Formats: sequence, structure tokens, C-alpha cells
Amino acid sequence: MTHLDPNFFHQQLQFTRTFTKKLNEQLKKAGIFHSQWLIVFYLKQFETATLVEISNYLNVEKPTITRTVHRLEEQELIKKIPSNDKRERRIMLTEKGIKVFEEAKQVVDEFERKLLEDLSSQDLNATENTIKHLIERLQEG
Amino acid sequence: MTHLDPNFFHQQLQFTRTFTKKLNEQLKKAGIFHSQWLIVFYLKQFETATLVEISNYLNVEKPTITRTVHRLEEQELIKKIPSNDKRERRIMLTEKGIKVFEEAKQVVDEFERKLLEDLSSQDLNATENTIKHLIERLQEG
DNA sequence: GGGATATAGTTACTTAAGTAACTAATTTTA
DNA sequence: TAAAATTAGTTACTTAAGTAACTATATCCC
Repeated sequence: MTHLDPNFFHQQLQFTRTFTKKLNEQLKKAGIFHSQWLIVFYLKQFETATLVEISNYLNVEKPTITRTVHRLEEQELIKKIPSNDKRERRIMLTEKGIKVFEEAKQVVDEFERKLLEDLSSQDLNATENTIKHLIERLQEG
Repeated sequence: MTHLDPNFFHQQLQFTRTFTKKLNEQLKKAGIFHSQWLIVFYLKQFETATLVEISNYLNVEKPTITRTVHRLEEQELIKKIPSNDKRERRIMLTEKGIKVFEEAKQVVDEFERKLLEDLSSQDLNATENTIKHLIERLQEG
């Protein structure tokens, strides 16, 4: 029962703050922000989506998704597609959106590759398990 | 060379988002937010501090600290103390601030204890090492 | 001593995410 | 089938963090 560094959680927060900061610097090349990347990435995988689908997948509240999608629309990276359910707003990537995805993917892949370069897969797996466990714990309570 | 789940970083971000969200719910009992807690915690440890000291310790930009300290001042949890250097704003906890620290500490300790309850210390240590390594990597580049 | 440089903090503006309360459309159910 | 409940999305407001540009003070050093 070793004693845990009291900074354990503080470090987690610091990491994610710095991570998004540095990744946003890189993503300027592709003309989008990290928050937009997450949605563009989702749309490339699943072709179309509603805001609620994105919200559930990313585990981010709906108003946040509304805003980010709105900015993607202004940049003409996504477009609306017809839907039977008049409440929902079903969207997909435009051609410009797909191009931006390709550019951003290279940036993100390279950024993440460099970060993980010389970490052992044991440590990475342990970390992944720990974080998964912590997320589950948070969602229970 | 196992392939890493592409959601590795996404999970990190999701964890910290949910963590601060849930902790903020708990901290309502003490009447402060997580961002304020970090500063109150620092002041309890080090007695006095300037905004730059706090900024460096928490690795958060100065304008963010200015704002959070301003709110702590409004709630009368901190007070200004004299300094020879007229540029700096040296602060310390008020008595009310110390009381809030005590309340918040119980909330935070219990919250973190429950989260870590049944995680092995191996996994925790591996996670801590990984995060430390990742932070260093981010700060190099 | 005085100009150049560095440091502490603030202001204005932006991105990101959250809550609460709402509208409009759809589905359930009595 | 009509009222009740649920679902999708938006609006308004708040917390949190960032950048750029600024003021005021202190330090360096020629």
C-alpha cells in the first residue's frame, strides 16, 4: 500500500491542458481546433451523425456540440443532410471537410506518435486500464 | 509492440473533464470550485504567495490566476499582505479561507479516496510515470 | 545615474465546456 | 386519439483556460 503522490490528479489535469494547447498549435496548419477535430474524426468514421450522437460519443454536453458544429458549418467543413425526424440535424463532411480531415490526421498522428515514442507498452496498457477504471468510477457515483 | 487504442488520449481528456465536473459538484458543499481549491491548497501549504508563484506551480497562465484570485478575494477567503516589491501582489488565506480549506480538504480527500479505492499500486505507479513522461515530452517540443 | 531589459500583473478577446431553462417535434400511453 | 412524456437542439449565462498587448515597477549594466 504505497502512498500516492498527492499530485496524481493534478498531473492528469496539467497533462490534458498542455496536450490540447500544444495540439491546437499544430492543428493551426489544418485550420481547425482540437474540439473540431474530434467531430471531424467522428464524421469521417461514421459518415453522418446527429448532434446527440456526437454528444454521446464524445461525452460532451449538447450545447458544446451545437457551438462547435456551428463553427464547422461556418467554415463549410460540414453540411446538413435531410432527415425524417424534423427535430434532428443530421450532418456530414463536405469535400472541403474531408480535405481538412486528411491534413489534420497527419498532424494529429505525428503529434501523438512523437509523444508515445519511447513509452513501454506495459506502462501504456496499465495507464489505459487505470483511466478506464477511473472513468467508470466517476460515472457510477 | 501492441497497437494502442486510438482513444488513449481521448480517454484522458474525458477523464479530466468528468473529474472536475464531479469534483465541482462535491465542492459546492465548501462553496468553492476546483480551480479555487488548487490555489487555496497552495496557500495553506506555503502560507503566502504571489500570482506568479501560483502560476508557475499550477502551470496555468497568469490571466487565469488573476481571475481566480479575484473571485477568492470577493469571497474574502484571501487577503493582500504588504510587500517591498510594488509590482507583486502577495496574498494569504484569511481565517474564513482556512475554514473553507478544512471543509474542502475533507470533500476532496474523500472524493479521491473513493476513486482510487481498488486500483493496484502497480497500475497507479505506472500511470503516474506515464503521465509524468508525457508532460515532459510536451514541454520539450 | 539613466536607458535598456526583465518581471508582475491586468485587460480585452477567444476557445472549451458546463448548467438551466426553453422550443419544437416525436413517441407513449391512458 | 388526445394528453403526457420524451427527445433533439438552442439560448443565455457561467467557469476555466489561453493569447496578445499593455502598464507599472524593478533590475541590469554601460
